[in-house]
Amino acid sequence: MEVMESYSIDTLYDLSELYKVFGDSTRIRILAVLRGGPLCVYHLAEKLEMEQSAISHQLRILRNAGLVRAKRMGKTVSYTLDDAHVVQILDMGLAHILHGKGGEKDDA
Amino acid sequence: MEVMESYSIDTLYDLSELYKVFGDSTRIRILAVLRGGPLCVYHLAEKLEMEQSAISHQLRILRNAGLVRAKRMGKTVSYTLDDAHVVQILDMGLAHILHGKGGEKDDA
DNA sequence: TGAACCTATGAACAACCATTCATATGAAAG
DNA sequence: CTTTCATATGAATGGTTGTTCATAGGTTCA
Repeated sequence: MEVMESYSIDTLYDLSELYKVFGDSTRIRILAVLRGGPLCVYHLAEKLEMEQSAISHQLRILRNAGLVRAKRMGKTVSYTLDDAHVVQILDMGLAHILHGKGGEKDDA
Repeated sequence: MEVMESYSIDTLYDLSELYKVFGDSTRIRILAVLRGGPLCVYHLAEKLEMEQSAISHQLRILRNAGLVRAKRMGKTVSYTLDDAHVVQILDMGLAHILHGKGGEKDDA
């Protein structure tokens, strides 16, 4: 602390860890799909056209980050967005991308 | 599209790229410091106790993402947060971390 | 012009990560 | 119990990325 204005260095580390989870297109696509309602692993893999194993691995990361929740439904496991924050974070980023800003490539 | 509810796969890719930029503790700390006002590279490196080169490399990434803006001030280069969205995104993530949620480690 | 200072950049290296493949765990049906 | 379907997990691997080191670019002052 002392380094940051109002937040501890640990908090900022946690923050970067959170965004790291959002920083993968597969995971973002999973979240986007789940935004439309709960879905099981099989259907997620189907929609994203990826292997079930890859989806499962990413779902575990999303679970550990507290962004999605798993629930057994017989043979299948249904996944849901964990809370409203997830949607808010997604929308905030989308606002940044879709609206106004978009062409400030300083590029090396 | 067809895969996503309301957003194209390209948009979601861009979204993950945006969050990837936030997904590094050094960059998050830079943004947090800049939130307190403009600062030059030298002072950033000083505050974060990191080498100037490392900071410069990260600043370039932040610049290319449109999150910060550079401005020459004589010998030094002053950096500023580019727009309000950056602060909003930071706060949204902080809300997720600091408030309610915090202990949902499913862990392997 | 030359020295001193500040910043940017390229190359190299180590650490991290997403995917694949193979396989294990768990549930349901026969 | 055995088979089949659905999901999870471990190991291996190719690709990505953050940091360091060395150095180039640019600015000010003498």
